[in-house]
Amino acid sequence: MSDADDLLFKALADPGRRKLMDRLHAHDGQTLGELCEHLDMTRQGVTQHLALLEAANLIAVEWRGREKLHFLNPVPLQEIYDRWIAKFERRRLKALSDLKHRLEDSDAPKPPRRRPS
Amino acid sequence: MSDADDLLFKALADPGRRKLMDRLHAHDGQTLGELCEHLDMTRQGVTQHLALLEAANLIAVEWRGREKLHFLNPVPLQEIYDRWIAKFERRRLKALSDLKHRLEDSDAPKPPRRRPS
DNA sequence: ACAATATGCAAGCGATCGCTTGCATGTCAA
DNA sequence: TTGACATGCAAGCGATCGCTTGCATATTGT
Repeated sequence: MSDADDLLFKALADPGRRKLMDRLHAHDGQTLGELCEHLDMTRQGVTQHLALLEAANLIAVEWRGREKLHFLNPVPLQEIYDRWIAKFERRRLKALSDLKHRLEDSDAPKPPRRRPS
Repeated sequence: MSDADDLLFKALADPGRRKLMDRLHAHDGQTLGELCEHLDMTRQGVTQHLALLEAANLIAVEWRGREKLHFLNPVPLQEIYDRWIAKFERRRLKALSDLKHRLEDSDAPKPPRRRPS
């Protein structure tokens, strides 16, 4: 559980990897070479990013001859939603109104800690 | 956009920080000291984790005297859903069936690359 | 007033990360 | 069969991360 979550969030933590996800979303099934174009990085860099995405099960790979095709797998994203977003969603409106009330009741919003005087 | 996404995903990338989110979900509004209990880490470690969560706008802070209270803010999680999960969700069933068809059509599932012979 | 409490700030350090470079291996096309 | 192409593997390196230790500052209670 927490292990799969770790691979997932780690995989999504890098902007380059999120960009790869975006490019696959725009055009699924691209080869490594295609993914490297218009991407300011060595092929090896892209390969290593793709390996992490693959380890997180976010992309599936299919070999066609010497070419490696990459396909998005949205299932783990759905699991993130179930475990992390739906769980916190219920509190959303309530938490917001609670916070509002708390801030109204306290005399100062108090972001800075040190005493002003 | 991509900047806020970066803070968000980076903040969620660490299991300790996700654990803190969980503990706040179980009991919102805890002080730093309370969050440190039952957590195998120095207070400073927890402080630094909380700072990242705060920078990602995932928790809000309210000072009550010398105590720092921490409250969950689920809004950024909702934004992750909108930008990253709903976007990919539409393809989910279609992508799965497509992958299934592709795998059925190819003679071998072919995870290993090197020629077997 | 003063001691205990709750927290902040900053430097240091090993571990991991992101990326590159160099070379090896498998596949296609003439 | 041979050269071009698409990709893999591994070592290295600076940057960032996660965490600790030591000391400073603000608040509470007696």
